[in-house]
This record gives sequence, structure tokens and C-alpha cells, in this order.
Amino acid sequence: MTTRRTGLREQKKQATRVALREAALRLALQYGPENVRVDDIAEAAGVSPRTYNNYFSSREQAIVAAVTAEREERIAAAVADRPAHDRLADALADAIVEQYTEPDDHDVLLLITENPSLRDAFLDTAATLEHPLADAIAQRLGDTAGTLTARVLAATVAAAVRAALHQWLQPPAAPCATGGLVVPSGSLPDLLRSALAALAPALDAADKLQDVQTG
Amino acid sequence: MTTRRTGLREQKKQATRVALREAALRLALQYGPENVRVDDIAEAAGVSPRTYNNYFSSREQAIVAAVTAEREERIAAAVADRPAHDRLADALADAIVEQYTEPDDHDVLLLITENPSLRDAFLDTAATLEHPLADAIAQRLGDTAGTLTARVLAATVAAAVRAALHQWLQPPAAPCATGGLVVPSGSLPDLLRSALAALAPALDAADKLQDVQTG
DNA sequence: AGTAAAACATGCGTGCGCGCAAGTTTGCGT
DNA sequence: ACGCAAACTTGCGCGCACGCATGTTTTACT
Repeated sequence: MTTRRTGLREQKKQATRVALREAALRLALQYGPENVRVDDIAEAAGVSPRTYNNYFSSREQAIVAAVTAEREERIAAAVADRPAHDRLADALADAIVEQYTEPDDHDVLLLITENPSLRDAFLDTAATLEHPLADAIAQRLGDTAGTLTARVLAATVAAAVRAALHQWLQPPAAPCATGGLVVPSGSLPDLLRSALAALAPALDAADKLQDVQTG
Repeated sequence: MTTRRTGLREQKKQATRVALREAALRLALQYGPENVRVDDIAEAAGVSPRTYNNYFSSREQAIVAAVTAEREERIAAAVADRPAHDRLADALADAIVEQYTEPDDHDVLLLITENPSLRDAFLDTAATLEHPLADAIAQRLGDTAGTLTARVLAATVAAAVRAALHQWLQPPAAPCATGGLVVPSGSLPDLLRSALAALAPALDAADKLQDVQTG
């Protein structure tokens, strides 16, 4: 049972969501993000403009949604697939870096990088990591640890990813490098690993706690 | 302005109606009318079974609707296209006979003829002639004649057509031929013309009345 | 024939998409 | 700088489709 809602209603809802996403991305790539109106996306998706805003609350959301679609699910799945004896911190870092460096997305990420209005929307998508990640972490920690722990860790990881993306999207004009724990303005994988390294102690603590209880 | 409702809502409604019609006909031709369930039609149309019965109140209606789809509109258009100086009775008869003898429909009409449950549903479709025909007749008579006259004539014509179809669908086993005004058990065109001939006096009367008024 | 199962048809509550009418933001021309 | 028009976003009501539960009819099996 992967998806509980197998109803025809839910199918069609997801279908229009995907149609909107793909139409938005296609039009943005073809005409440039600034030359695409909400009405155009809605029409291309065969849907009312009002319905567009029932799914996405801003014009940019649909475009970035197409880019980050299912990335969250892939990350959660990748976390779940790591060997159980791996450190949680490593599993998370590996899965996240792996999924944020898909070569397929590279040209599209450029599109986002170059458009300031898309950047903000893109950063917001990091929040969507939280729920699937919470499930994956909870499963990894086992039911013995409270759900709260998993949720908190997922939230902090998502925040860290968001911060890394934020740093990465900054134009490299800023000199930065304050000598803190996080080394800024590097490649995206480095930024992600650095950001997550700061969380390693918390992740290790939860991880060890779980080891004691189970074994 | 052919269609006033150009809204997206109406478009999609007609789309699902057409999808149901065509799915029903396709399945009926492929597997036989008795081996097609409502659920199959609905699924083929990408729609809930409940929705099927929002459009068609019986299993057979969708099948026959596909056969008679837009025939009513074609008849009304054909009536409107006849020269204005033609007798109304002739215009009606010609238009109706013409549209009920489309060679494309012939194999499908056989399907209906051979299935008793489809025959009843098919006869009911004659009633759908009434509204478009009323408009065509009203336009032909001009606004001087009351709308009521046009409606009454349209209703009687539709009833006559229904009677002719009813007669035509009867297996020729019945001896009939009672010497009345209507000669039964002939070809469909003959039956239609005979049935409409009985209405000619009424049609002529309305026609002449209109000629007097318009001068 | 009689009963069980399947298919058909309908009432009713709910959710989603549409259409309209605001109010707000953005960009352009004067 | 100022308005003005286009585009964006949201609130609200309505209509259509869905899902379910019910009652009825048809079919199949013994």
C-alpha cells in the first residue's frame, strides 16, 4: 500500500497538479519565466486560472514545483535504503547530496538561479522535505523513539538544507568566510555537507539512543 | 453565436458526455451490447460509474446516444437550410429522411435493431428532436406566429418520427396493412414520409398563415 | 423454483473546479 | 511623479463529479 487514497478523485487531483507543474516548467523554459502568465499555464494545463491558485499560491511555485517534484520522496526513499548500521548523519547527508546533484536538473537549476523571483520560491520548497523526511527518520529510529524526535530532526535537517541552498544561490560577490563551522560559497555538495555537519552531534545522539534501546 | 455557453465548465461537461457516448458505442460494437457493463463504460471514459448515471439514466442510453448524437442538430440545420419558399411539410420531410438514411449509420442501426433492449432506448431519442426542431420551425415561421405553434408542430413531428421508427423496428412478421393513411412495414424513408404525410395539412395551415401575414 | 450473487439505478453528503468580483501588486506610458 | 492598465491573488457561491449506501432488477447456479 504505497498510496492509500486510490480513489478516482485523488487521481484526478494529482493529474491536474502534475499538468500544472509540467505546463509551467515547459512554458518557462520555452519563453522565459518572466513571459509566462498564470493564465497561460492554466490554459496549457486545461484548467481554470482560479484552479491554478488552488494548487499554487504564487506564479513561481508551479515552476519550481516541477523542478523539485518528487525530490523529497526520492530523498526519503534514499534515506530508508541506506544500511541500518550506517550513522544517521551519514545516511542523511549521502541521500540529500545524491538527490540534489541530479545531472538532469542542472540546466533547470540554472534557470532558477538566474531569476530572483524564482529563488525565493525555490527556497520555500526545502520545507516540503520535512514530512517525508520525518517518516523516513522515524522508521530508521524505530517506534521506540518518540515521533517528536523524528519530527524535530527532520525540521532541522530541512532548515539546514534550506540554509545551504540559500548560501549557494547568493551571488559569489559576498566575501563571507567568517571562520565559523560552515564554509560558505562552495559547490552545492560541499555546502550541503557542511550545513549537515553542524547537525551531526544531534543526529548521533538520537542514533545512539536508539542503538541502546534496540540492542 | 452557435453556442452561448463557452465556459470551461460547459466544455468539460460536453467532453465527458462525448467520452461516455463514444466509449459506450465502441465497447458495444466490440463485445456486443449485452457484454458491456456500466462500470466498463465509465472506466473507459475515465469517469465514475455514478457520473454515468448523471448523464444517462439507463445502460442503453449511452449507446444509442452515440448513434443519434447530433442527428437532431443536423435535422434542424437541414430544415433551416431549405429554401424559404418550400412548403414546410416538404422541408421537414426531406430533411428528416435525409438525416435518417446516413449510410455511415447503417451497420450501427443493425446493432440496435437486433437488440430489443436497445430498441426502446432508441425510440426515446426521437423525443430529443423536439427542441431543436421547434427552434428551426419557429425561425421558419417567423416571429409573427406564436412560439406555441412551432412547439406544437415540433412535438407532433417528433411523435410522427417516433411512430415511423417504431413501425420500422417491428419484425416484419406482423401482417398489418389495415388500409389506413399510413402504409406500414416499408423501407424507413417510405415509413417516415408516410407518417409525415398525415401531418401535412396541419403544417400547410401554419405555413399559409405565415405567408398571409408576411405578405 | 428458489436463492445467492452480480449488475443496475438512485438519494445524499462532500470535495474539487469554475466563474465572478473584489483588492493588491507590477509595469508602462505620459 | 502620477495615473493607468495589465497581471496577480484571494473570497465566495455554485455546479459537477465522486464515493457510499440503499433498493431494485437481472442473472446464474443448484
